[in-house]
Amino acid sequence: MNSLNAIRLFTASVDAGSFSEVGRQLGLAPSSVSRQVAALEDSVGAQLIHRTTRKLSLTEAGRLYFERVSRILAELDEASAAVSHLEESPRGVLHVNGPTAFGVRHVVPALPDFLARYPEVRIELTLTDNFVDLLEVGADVAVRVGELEDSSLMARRLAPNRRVLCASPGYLARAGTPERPQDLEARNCLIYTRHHGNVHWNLGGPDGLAEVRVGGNLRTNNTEAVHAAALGGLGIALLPSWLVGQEVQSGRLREVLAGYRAAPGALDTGIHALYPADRHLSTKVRAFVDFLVERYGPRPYWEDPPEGAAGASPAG
Amino acid sequence: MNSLNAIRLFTASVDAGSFSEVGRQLGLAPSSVSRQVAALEDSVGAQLIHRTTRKLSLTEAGRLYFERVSRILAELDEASAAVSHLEESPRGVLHVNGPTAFGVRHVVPALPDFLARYPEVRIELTLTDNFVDLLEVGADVAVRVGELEDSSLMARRLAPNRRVLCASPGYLARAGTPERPQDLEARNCLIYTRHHGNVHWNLGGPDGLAEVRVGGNLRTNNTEAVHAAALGGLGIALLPSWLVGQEVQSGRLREVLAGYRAAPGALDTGIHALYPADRHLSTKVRAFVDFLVERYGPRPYWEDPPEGAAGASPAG
DNA sequence: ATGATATTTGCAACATACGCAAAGATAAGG
DNA sequence: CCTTATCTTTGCGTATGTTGCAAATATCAT
Repeated sequence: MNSLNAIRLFTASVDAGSFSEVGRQLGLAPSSVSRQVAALEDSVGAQLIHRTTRKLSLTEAGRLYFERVSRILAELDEASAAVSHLEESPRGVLHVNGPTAFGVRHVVPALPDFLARYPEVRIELTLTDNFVDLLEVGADVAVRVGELEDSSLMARRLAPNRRVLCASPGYLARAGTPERPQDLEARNCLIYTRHHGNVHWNLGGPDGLAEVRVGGNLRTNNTEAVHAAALGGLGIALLPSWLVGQEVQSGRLREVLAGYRAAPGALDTGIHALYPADRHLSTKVRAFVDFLVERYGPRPYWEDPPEGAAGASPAG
Repeated sequence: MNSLNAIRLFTASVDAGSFSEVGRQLGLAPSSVSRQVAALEDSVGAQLIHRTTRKLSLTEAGRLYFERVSRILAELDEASAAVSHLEESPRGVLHVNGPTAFGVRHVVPALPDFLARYPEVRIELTLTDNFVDLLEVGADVAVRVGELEDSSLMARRLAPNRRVLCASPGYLARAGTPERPQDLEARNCLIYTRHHGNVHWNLGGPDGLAEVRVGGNLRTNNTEAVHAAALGGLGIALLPSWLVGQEVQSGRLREVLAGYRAAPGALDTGIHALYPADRHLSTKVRAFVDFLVERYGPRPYWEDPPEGAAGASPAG
C-alpha cells in the first residue's frame, strides 16, 4: 500500500513548495522526494502535484488529499505521542492481581503511599486466590506467594516467605511450650493442607532436620482459618510470617521453636511480583514493583525485629 | 519513522487476535507480522501487545494506540478513496482558461452540453487575452489560438485557424468586390496589428503567392475592433474564420477572394487545448478536451458549408 | 544568451522486508 | 502423563525497495 513516508514527503513538499527544499530540510536527495511523491500518485491513481522545474502546484485531487492527509498525519503523531507520554512516567491504570490474604494485609496498605508518589496512576486491584492468567484477566502485575510456575513471566523477588510456628499465649500456657520438634507430636497442630493424608512438618535446627508427623482436631485448606484458630488458642500453627509476624511482635501470638525453620517447600519460594516478560516493561509496572521492593526491603516489617537486637543471626 | 504497514499489521493483529491469522489473511509469514509489530513497539517506545503463544492481549498503551490508530487508518483509506473517486469519472471543479473572443463565441456555448453530459463537473472559466501560466492561475486546461510556445504542456489540436478576407455587403456594394489580391491595395483594409509599420497580407491562390501591401484608415491591436468595423461597413478585414464564419454564412459579412488563403503565419498554427503533461491526466480534463474535439470536429461548424456542396475541395 | 536551480531518470550501493527453518512455549487430547 | 498441534520469535539467505550520485531536460533571473 502507500507508504507513510511518501505521504509525509508529499505534505512536506506542499508546505515547502519544492522537492529540493524538502530534500534539504530532511537530508534527502531531491530525487528521492520526487520518486516517493510519484509513487504516491501512482498509488492513489491521480496526479497530486503539477510540476514545473521552478514551481509546484496542487491538483484538485492534490488539494483534497493534502487537506485530509495533513490532518491525519497530525493525528497519527499525536497518537504516537500519547503512547510515548504514557511511558514517560508512571501514568494510567495499573491492574494489580494478588492473593486475598496477602493483598489485604500488605498490598492495600502500601497503595496510599504509592498513589501519593505517582498521582497520575490509578489502581485496579483484583484479589483472587485461584491462580489466574495475567493476560486473561488483563493484569499488569501480580503478586504471588510461592509457587512460581509461569515460566513466560518475569519474576522479581519481593520478600522471603518464611513460615513460623506459633500459638496464642493462652494455648501455650495451657499446653506448655514445646522445646524440641518432637514435642509438636503431642500438641494440637492446626493443619493447612490441600490434600488428604498425613502431614509432616520438616523443621531444620541446630541438630539437623527433623521430620515431625503432626496432626490435631483441625485441618483446613484455608490459611485464614488456621490463623483464626491459632489466635483463638486452638493449637500450634505453621503460618507465613507475613500473616502472623505483626501479631507475634504485638504478643497476640507467640513464636515457638524459633530456632527451627520450616524446610523450604513449594510454599517457601518467596513472595514475588510477576509481570509479562515484554521487551518494553511499562513504567507504571516498574514503578510499582520497585515501590514494593523498596517498601518490603531486605527484611520486611512483618518479620521479627532485627536479629542484632536479639543476638545471633538466623540459622542458614 | 513508523511504517504504515506496521500499523496496519498491528490493527489487523488486534482484530484477528493472532499474528499467524493475520499472516494467513494477508499472505504473509507470521514472522513478518511479528517483526513489524515489534518494530512499531520500538518506534513508539512502549509495549502494545502482550504475547503468549496462544493469545494476544492489548496493553493499556496498545488499547490507546489501537483506538486512535484504527480510526486514523480508516480516514486515510477514505482520503485515498476520495482521490481515486475523483478520477473514476469526470468530477469536481474544472478550471478552463482561454482567450476572451474565442471563449465567448465557441467555448461558453459548448459548456451547457458538456455540463449536461457530466453533471458532477463544475466549470470555472477564466478568459484572458494575455498569456498566463496555467499552473500560476491554477487552470486545468487552456484553449489557445495559435502561438504554441509552452513546451512543457501537452497540446491537442481542436480546429484549424483559417483566416478569411471579408467585408460587409454594403461596403462591397459601395467599393466594389475585389477580384484579385492586387485589388486590395485600392480598398480600405482594416488592419489588425500589434506593431507599427507596413502590413502585408500574403495570399496564396491558383496563381501562386501574392504579397499585398495593405492599409487604410483603421489600425488596431484588437481583433474585435476590426470585426466591428467590418460589420459596420468600414472596409475589408482579414479575420479568423471562427470569428466571422457564421456571419459569412448568414450574409452579414461576405467573403472576398475566397479562392485565396492567408499564408500560414504565427497566428495560423491552429486552435489547441493545452494541459499539463502529467503522468496521470485527470479524467475531467480528458473529458473536456475530448468533448471539444468532438464538438468542433474535423471541420468546425463556423467554417463554410462542406466544400462538397460548392464543388472542389479546398486547395492544399 | 548565460548561469543557477528545478525535476526526472538510470544505475549502483545500501537498507529493509520477506519466507523458511528451528527453537521455545502453550493448549488440547489420548 | 505424554503427544500433538499451533503460536511466537530468532537467525539467515534472498528478494524487494530506497537512496544518492550523475546526467539530461527545463525554467527563471541576470
